[in-house]
Amino acid sequence: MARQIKAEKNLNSRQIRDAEATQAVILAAAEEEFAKHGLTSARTEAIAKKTGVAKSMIYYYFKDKEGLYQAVLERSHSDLLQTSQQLDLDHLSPEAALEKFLTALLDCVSRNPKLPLIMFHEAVQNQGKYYKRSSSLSIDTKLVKILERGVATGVFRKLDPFQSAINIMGTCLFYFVGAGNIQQHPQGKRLLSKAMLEQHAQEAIALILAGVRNP
Amino acid sequence: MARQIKAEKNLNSRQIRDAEATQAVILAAAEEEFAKHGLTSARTEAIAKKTGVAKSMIYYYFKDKEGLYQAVLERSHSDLLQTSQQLDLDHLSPEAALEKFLTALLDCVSRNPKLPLIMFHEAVQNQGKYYKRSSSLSIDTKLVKILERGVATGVFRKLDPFQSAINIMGTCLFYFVGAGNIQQHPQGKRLLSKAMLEQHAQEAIALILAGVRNP
DNA sequence: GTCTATACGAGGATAGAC
DNA sequence: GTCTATCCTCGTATAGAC
Repeated sequence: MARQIKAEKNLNSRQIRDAEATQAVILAAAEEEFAKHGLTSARTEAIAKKTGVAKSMIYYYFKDKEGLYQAVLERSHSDLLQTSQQLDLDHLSPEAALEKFLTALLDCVSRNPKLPLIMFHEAVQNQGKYYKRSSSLSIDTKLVKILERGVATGVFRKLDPFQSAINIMGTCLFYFVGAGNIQQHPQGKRLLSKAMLEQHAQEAIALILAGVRNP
Repeated sequence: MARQIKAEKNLNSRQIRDAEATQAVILAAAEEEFAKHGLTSARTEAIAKKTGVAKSMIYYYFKDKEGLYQAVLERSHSDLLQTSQQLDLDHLSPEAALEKFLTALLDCVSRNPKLPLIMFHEAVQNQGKYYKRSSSLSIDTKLVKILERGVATGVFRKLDPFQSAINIMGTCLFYFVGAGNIQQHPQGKRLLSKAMLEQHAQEAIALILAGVRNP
């Protein structure tokens, strides 16, 4: 955005200088590209083209494609990581904790719908080797703990906490995989519109809470 | 396999001639590669290396990488497609239909755990454009129909059938994404072992059935 | 049918002018 | 800081011998 303004103020000189703006633009475009293609089949040329800046700027700021990828990973996970760390759930009932956890998770991914896709590619293609102290792992164990507590207390069914944690994550995140594919709701609403995202959050939470509760 | 036998019978001649066997070997290796990387970042060289046959055989039998990809798509979806067509669910109660549907789906993907990964890549990377009369679409609408019936009858909660169908698919399929990544169960069991796959099917079905039921 | 060798294009990365 | 031009590796695809 800052870049845009400078560009207008300075129309006859194509070489705008704004390090932060340039990096931001590159990161945004890279996030899109990596979300769609993952590290290996993402194209630096495609990223450069989307930004309008020269391809060499990528190497200037991020060293190489891998460096850019790591920057994108960090940036796109930081929100989720921070949010999950701020959640303190131990003083809540298992059911309340689970709902709070899911709300926070769905909130994060609704704000950044590309995140699940990035996670997916990273998991499948690279076996998560670019997650050092993986944010998604730490979030997963948080969920397992909630489920364990609920089963022990008897408010949740006798379910396997480990398996169920994976399945619950799937319920929340799979939607975003389909989003690029399905595009159109029968009624013609986009899957990533604000209304649909909110509905997804509601539906997912309802399905999961009903699914784990002890009848 | 047939290839292996011939190879042993004929050790001094490297040039074994068995069209079917060669194609089968290539298809198997390609399925693995495409599951991990999708069309774009799959490498024909990697596929050839895994098979032991010359890279040019891929082009001889499948014309090009895209041709091979389509062959893999068709082959790996045929089981699911056939299974889903053979299901006739209209005479069953919504709950029984849903259980039967889920059992069949989980059975298919447990037999071929690479299928969800292939679907995923195809959806994200290519927006499903290689699905002509998409098998996964037809299966999805089947699920929507079941849910609609259940809601109408009142045996299911008031849920959105479209949204819930996606979430249910996520519950079943996301597991296979994690499988490559998580590798190890806390107790040291592999996620794709027969026992774990069966447990996953049970857990997923239980979660979903409890999740949709009207209390 | 199968192999080896190679042509050719795409894409990652760098050099150097401005 | 930004751009253009270029290098060079890697990967798809083909040619041609066996």
